[in-house]
Amino acid sequence: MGTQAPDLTVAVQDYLKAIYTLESSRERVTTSALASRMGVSAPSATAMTKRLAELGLVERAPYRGVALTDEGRRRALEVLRHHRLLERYLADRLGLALDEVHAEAELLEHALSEELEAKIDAELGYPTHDPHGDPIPDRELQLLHGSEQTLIDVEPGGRATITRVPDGDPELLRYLDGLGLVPGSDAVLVSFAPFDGPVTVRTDAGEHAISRELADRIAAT
Amino acid sequence: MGTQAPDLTVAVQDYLKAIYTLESSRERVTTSALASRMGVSAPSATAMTKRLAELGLVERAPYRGVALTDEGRRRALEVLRHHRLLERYLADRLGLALDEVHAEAELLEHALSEELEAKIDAELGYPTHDPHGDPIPDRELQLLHGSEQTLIDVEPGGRATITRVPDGDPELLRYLDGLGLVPGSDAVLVSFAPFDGPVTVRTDAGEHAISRELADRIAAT
DNA sequence: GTGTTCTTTTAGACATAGCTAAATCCGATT
DNA sequence: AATCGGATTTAGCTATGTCTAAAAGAACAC
Repeated sequence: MGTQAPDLTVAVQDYLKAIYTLESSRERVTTSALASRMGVSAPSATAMTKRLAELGLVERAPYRGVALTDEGRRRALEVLRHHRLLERYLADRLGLALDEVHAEAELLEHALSEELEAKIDAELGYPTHDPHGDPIPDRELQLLHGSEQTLIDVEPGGRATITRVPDGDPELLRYLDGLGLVPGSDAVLVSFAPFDGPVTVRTDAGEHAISRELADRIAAT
Repeated sequence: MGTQAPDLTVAVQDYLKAIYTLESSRERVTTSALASRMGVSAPSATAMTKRLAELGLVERAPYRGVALTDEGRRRALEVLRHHRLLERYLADRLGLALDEVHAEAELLEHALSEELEAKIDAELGYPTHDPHGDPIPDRELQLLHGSEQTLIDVEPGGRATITRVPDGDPELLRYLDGLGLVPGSDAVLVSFAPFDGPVTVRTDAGEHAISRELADRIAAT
């Protein structure tokens, strides 16, 4: 058997998660991007990337940013699995609102044992997506991610079902909830205003215009 | 309004809980007792008691140990409430066994927000006791503790219902579970062996002898 | 009352993770 | 190719919480 993987500190786990999500959005993971995402100073981020590199969790080139190693990606997915499973649980079993689950899961994710995680997973019936529509890595940390289209890919007049909204910004989530733009709800794409103008959608909550940038952050089928 | 109470670190909260339980068992809270309970060296405990005294959470007399202040007791009860509510939740809603809930709750208790605590409390119907039979402080941190009798207070031949067993030792809890000695179950006190010998009890699981010391740690009505 | 033993505290160190100020590097502009 | 500005790193410091080794205090035995 291989060497037992040591427990990672909470900070290390948080950085891994941040690097993973930055990589997912195809951004270069620079010191400043990481520092800004983590809400720390640039020197703090530099110091941490060195630690991560020593731990074999990232490849690091000075002045060039970092990239997750396979091991780093695995550990990041473990954290992500904890986070998203907890979000699902908090929404389904304790009735937390879409804008509340992220912060609570953030607090709890580092305190979740593997045993309890398994119990929760089973209790929920092995869910595949969190309440925002993000995929939950399965027990083997496999993540099903097909190519997604967003609201701006829907042709005018077309109908779509919302599959994913941005997580993490409670205010935005409350706004989207008011507009009827939540995972599972249907929306008709009424029109695109010219000159990169806003996108008008109709939902159960009526007709509303949102910016193209926001529309592109909302996935739909 | 008074000054906002600052958040306490996890370590501070753990020490407060340890001091509270030591005080509850009417032991003097000496440096060595605290160090042993926390699993740290004596100098570490000394250092922490100084910090607690600075924070106004304990009264400290060098070489004399510590005693909780009112504020310290309040904060300790907050932690205890988190812990015991979580134990109740884990047992009732996720089916964790009596010997498993303590360790899991220990992990989660510091990551529980007040909002989530309130939701869990309501979901459970405002429970008054944790699965081991220990009382859960209510929202005002009031704790109902009447004078308790234990198995050694039951007269020979008498019947009693178990109300509380020791928490925290999984092995002991599995043993007691095998003997049918869990909160809620009935027991008949068969006999006390002479010369401070063992106590024999009969439960659904049959007739078993346990030491007087253990019998005295099991509360019953 | 004195001494020995046990407990407690002091002293000094380490690891983690953050900060500011200053130095240095990279890349874009000229 | 030189320079300038922004990004990055180095240097040095702080706080928390742990440790071991050594000193100091308390308490008990005689």
